[in-house]
Amino acid sequence: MTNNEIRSKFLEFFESKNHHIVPSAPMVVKNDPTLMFTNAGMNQFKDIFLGNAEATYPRVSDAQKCLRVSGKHNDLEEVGHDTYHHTMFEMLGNWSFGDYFKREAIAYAWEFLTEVMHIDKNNLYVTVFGGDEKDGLPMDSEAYNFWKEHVDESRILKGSKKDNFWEMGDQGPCGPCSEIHIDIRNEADKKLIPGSELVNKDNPLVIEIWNLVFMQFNRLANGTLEPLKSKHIDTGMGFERLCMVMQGKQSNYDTDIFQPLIQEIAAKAGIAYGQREDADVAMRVIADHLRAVSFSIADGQLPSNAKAGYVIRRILRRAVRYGYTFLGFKQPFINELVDTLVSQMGNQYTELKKQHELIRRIILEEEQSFLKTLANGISRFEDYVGSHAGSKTIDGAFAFELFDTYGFPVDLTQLMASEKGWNVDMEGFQKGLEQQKERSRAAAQVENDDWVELADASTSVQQEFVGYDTMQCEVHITRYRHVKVKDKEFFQLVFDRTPFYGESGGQVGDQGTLTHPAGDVVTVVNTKKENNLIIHIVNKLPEHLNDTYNAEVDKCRRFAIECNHSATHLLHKALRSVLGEHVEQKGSSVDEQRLRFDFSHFAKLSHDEIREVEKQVNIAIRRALPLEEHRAMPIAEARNLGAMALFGEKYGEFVRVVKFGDSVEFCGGTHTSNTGHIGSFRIVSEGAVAAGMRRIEAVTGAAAEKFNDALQDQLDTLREMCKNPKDIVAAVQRLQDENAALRSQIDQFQKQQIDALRRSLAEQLQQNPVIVRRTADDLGQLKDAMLALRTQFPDMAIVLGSTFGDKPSLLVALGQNRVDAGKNAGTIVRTAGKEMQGGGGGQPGYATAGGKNIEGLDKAIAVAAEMI
RNA sequence: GGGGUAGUAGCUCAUCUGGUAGAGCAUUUGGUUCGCAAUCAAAAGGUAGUGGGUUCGAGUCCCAUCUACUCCA
Repeated sequence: MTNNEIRSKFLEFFESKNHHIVPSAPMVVKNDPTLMFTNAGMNQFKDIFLGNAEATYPRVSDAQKCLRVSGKHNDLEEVGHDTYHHTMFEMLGNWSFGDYFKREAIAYAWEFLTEVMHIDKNNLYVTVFGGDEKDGLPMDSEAYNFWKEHVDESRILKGSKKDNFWEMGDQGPCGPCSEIHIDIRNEADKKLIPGSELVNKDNPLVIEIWNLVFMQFNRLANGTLEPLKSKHIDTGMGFERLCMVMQGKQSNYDTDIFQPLIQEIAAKAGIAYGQREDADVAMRVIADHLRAVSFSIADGQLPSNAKAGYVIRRILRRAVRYGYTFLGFKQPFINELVDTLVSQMGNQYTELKKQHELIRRIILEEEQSFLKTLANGISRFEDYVGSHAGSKTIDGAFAFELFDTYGFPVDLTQLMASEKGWNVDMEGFQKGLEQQKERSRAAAQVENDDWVELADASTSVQQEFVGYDTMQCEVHITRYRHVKVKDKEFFQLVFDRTPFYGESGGQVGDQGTLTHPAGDVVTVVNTKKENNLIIHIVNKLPEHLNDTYNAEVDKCRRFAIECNHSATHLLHKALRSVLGEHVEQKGSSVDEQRLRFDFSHFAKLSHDEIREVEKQVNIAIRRALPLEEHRAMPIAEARNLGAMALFGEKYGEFVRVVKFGDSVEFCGGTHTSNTGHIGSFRIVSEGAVAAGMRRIEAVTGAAAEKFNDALQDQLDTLREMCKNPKDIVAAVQRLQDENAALRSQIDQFQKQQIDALRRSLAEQLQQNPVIVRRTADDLGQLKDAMLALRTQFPDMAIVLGSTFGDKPSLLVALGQNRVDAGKNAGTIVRTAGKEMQGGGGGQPGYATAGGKNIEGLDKAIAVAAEMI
């Protein structure tokens, strides 16, 4: 059975059990400060478990793309070295939100594995929670009893809290879980040791394939558990593992998910897979990481130097490093594997297919830049080894500097050192790394106090956003908390309903005020979103927490933001019409001052293209198109309307559609009611952000006017300065030409003058090798002349004093013979400089000094003359 | 968010502790002829990221700021 068939069978099975099949959420998470990437199937339902949102369907199933590279589940360094760790993987899951519970969850899982997948029951083991004294929890006998209906009791094992009690975090929903394990060893090994003894013992051939979580408790901040009002089922089955089992393999990497990639890598490297352990590890690493990176880029997360983008960069670099070290790839090669990946998974995940070329180009650019980093590091390494010959040990501080500052992986440093018979002081390296970590931790300390729930506030679980229709309304505070970040302190408030838009989808959060009937006013400085919860940030806690407040958004600011956001939609449409349909939004940022729009396109926009885009946007503005808004349109219907959706955005069953004429987009942001309000649109800059990606910044309305006015004012000023010529461009050109001509004349004149001086000095030197004189020349200009004379007259000594530019200056030039005799121009000017309250220096043969006191110049000349 | 490194000619980089801003490639011109990265000679090319400060003097030291790279969170 192919992997695509297995995935389909799973979804079909749960569809037949009345589950609603939903698409995979993006792998890159937005609006959740605790999570950068989707690391489990349940992520997209987190709000439902937390009670912040209500479930649209009681039964749901999906195949979810996941990435485990940071935080609690960090598998990155394991990947490749064994047969079953991955960064990116797919999680098959089914959920019940307050609907069925343990009995059905267990029955469905068993039926799917044994009757649809036809897995031999004799290879399966199940575990149930064995109880925990500290939490005062008994064994999960409910689950045990339901399993007894399907499985022999000898195959039901009791597990510890570590293996069989699932918690989302320190607080929140949690519950016991039941795992299904499979034994895929050969018959001889099975006879030797029974599989039941190897469950949860890290044996790569006796592995967990499905985890059924029974969410029935809520863990409070003080650590105690309370029962949940409605109980949920959350299951997750590793897709790659299931494929391994179904295809009779003993490694995930031997399935048809990975083999096409691995075979291609092997062919490129000229090393067969399975020949050499280190090469095999490298091929697995590359195949795995290619998937992770490609899917991230498709979800809109590019490699970069911070946060999620940095994680992606690190994954890609790890792949390059393994290819470089163990497979001999010294040139970019990973980008060439994208074709295979897309042909394999592009049908299930269309975002890959659509952005095929962009993914390839970005990976190529990233590979090139890392190979450059490596080359730089290697040359620094060679320099170090060359200048520390004989020590045979690479200093830990240097190894850390290579890593920390130049991004050179320490394992490569070790490898290169051992090739030369050197070793690396790893203790010193680790010390440096620890200090670095400590610094960062100290700087990033955020202290979140517990949420304080206000009991008599509205009981509605779901917070209502009323900001599409109104900028003010009466609100109750439902909860608040105190937050401390470094030296800043503030409070976060949540209301029962709010007109404030929380920062998301590139649109900044609203600002405004909370007014108490008695007159107290609290300023809302920003509004953010955590998952779907809108959080208002205030510097001081309102005094009357249980009273009704009048919440009011800063209307002028919001108006400017809305104009910019609507203009962004018009810009998107115009770009597609001018440049082509390959233009896809890759990011946007909208605030009250300007808008920024990133999109896929492979060439610099010409001047004419920019003008054409501006023109089309301005036409749409002048047509005064009214906003057509659909708050909750079924997603299929929205697609039929031709609405542009963003890859990497999470969409529910119903979406909000924003339409201005031909521009139709999925969008949760706030917009102006008519494009006419935008007034005018002006592109301020256009440039590249990454391979295949451009960025446009633009302004609208009053800001656009201001921009145009500034240009006009500048031009007017120029005209005036040029005495209002007919053609200002020609006039400036004339000025430039004239200036260049004059400048070269002056240069020549100066050269001639200096040359004349040099010649006259040369003549005098013929007579007398010593010249002492006071002049009014700029001594700085005489440098070349003096150096020329020095070579011509080895016996000469020249002392010049000048009052050029209101300040005294002194010059001493000595021929080589005098220098050899122990004279030093530097010392002379320094000594003589004191006479005019100054100092100086230079080289033995030529030095200058400056001072403050013109009266002392003659004395200084005399002192210098004395010393030559 | 925090730390480190860097920013010099069109490109790649030198300029050791403050004291004459330079090389290679590319460009232009001229010579030579060995056609497909030929060679010789010469010329041109610079606000040393930007803005302050210290100093007689700053590419070099200090502060701020921008950009890129990089590590950590």
